Amino acid sequence: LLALVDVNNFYCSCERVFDPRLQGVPVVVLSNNDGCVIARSNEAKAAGVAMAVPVFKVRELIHSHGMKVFSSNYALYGDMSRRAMSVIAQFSPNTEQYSIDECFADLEGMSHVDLRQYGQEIRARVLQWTGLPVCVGIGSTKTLAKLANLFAKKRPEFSGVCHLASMPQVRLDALMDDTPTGAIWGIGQKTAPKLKELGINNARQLRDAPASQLCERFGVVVERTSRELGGVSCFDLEDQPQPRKQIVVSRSFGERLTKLEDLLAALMNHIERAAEKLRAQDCLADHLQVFVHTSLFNPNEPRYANSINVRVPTLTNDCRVLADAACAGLRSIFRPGFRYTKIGVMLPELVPQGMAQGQLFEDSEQGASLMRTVDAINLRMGRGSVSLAGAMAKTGWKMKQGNLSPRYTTRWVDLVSVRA
DNA sequence: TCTGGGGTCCTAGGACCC
DNA sequence: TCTGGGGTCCTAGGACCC
Repeated sequence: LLALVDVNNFYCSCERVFDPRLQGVPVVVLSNNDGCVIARSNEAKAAGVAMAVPVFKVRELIHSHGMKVFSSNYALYGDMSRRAMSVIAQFSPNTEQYSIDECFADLEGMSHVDLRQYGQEIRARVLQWTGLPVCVGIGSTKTLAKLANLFAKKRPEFSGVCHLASMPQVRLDALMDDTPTGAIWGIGQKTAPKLKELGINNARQLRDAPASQLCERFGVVVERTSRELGGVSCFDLEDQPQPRKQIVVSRSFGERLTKLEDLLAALMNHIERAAEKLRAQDCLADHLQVFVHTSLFNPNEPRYANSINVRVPTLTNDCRVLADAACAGLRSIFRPGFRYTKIGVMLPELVPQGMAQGQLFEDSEQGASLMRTVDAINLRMGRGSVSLAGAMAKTGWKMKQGNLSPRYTTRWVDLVSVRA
């Protein structure tokens, strides 16, 4: 048996923890650059703010409902996530953090426990210790636990905990009848309409569809999803965090950029982040990909998009070496006369440090030691304390964050003062 | 003229997730 | 005027091997 524990409207709830005036008020959180809505409180959902909608399309709605708007504050959300996960981990010997705000928990061997009661205890403790509201879904497979969590969230009769495995079959069937396929984990906006063509409209029909037909038409992923709905486990709990397979750092710019030197400054910054991530995973890379493009949305503007693979002369996680390669790449794909909106760098293959071939003529220890020092200083003094000169030169690419809340939990001066 | 069968590896693109 | 960022997995097709 598995539980899926998921924070309700996570980013909005984080904002509310430190500003009680936000309780009962519609709240939305925006993507980087204040572009799209990526989190909505229940009040905002009820008012009709769609997920991922560009914010300019709902400006009126936001205004007329007096909604509170926040820029993404990942320093805050990341720290709150860490806290919530550590509380949840107290309830199970094996957990798998699935995303920033949700976690699978193994409940095997707990059949003697009243699991609905147990779910309520999880909710109560996470709320008391972090201030975050969660819902708990319990089922015999990951897909069923996700489905149970959806019911726990959307249907008040469950009071935040839904245990599908203890439910009479007729009740389960009725709930699944009432669940469109698009709401199921793994069925997205392309697959749902195609399923409909076959007369498969809800979770129950998907569960009961012949596996061979599903596999042939949609591939193994949909077939597995169907089996999981029937209680056959196809996706295992991964209690050991899997090492990342690639690293991507990219940002849209706060404003359009036209000059190579501005793009280079942004790229240098992304390279630094990427190299930091690389070192944090004890990995090396010997090639990278740089990509750049103009607006994808404005049909009246000349478009340009390009990317390039660059070999790095040696396996490294030294930001200076990676930066040289990335700069050369950008210079070769940069075309003047365009208004660029985004640049990014990808490290598509990560080589664990221990597995790397030694360099016969390189003395890499000096560079490695410098990078360790840089990481230590930036950890202690704050990101960007030590930086590539090229990354510090320009700031025109920096993203818009017009409504950023304080970093309540990770920055001394941002601590909440209880009494002024 | 007539041109097999089985396999691997790589890449690009699609679909999905949060 | 204004549209995020970071991932994973699967598949199809091409190149190549014997």
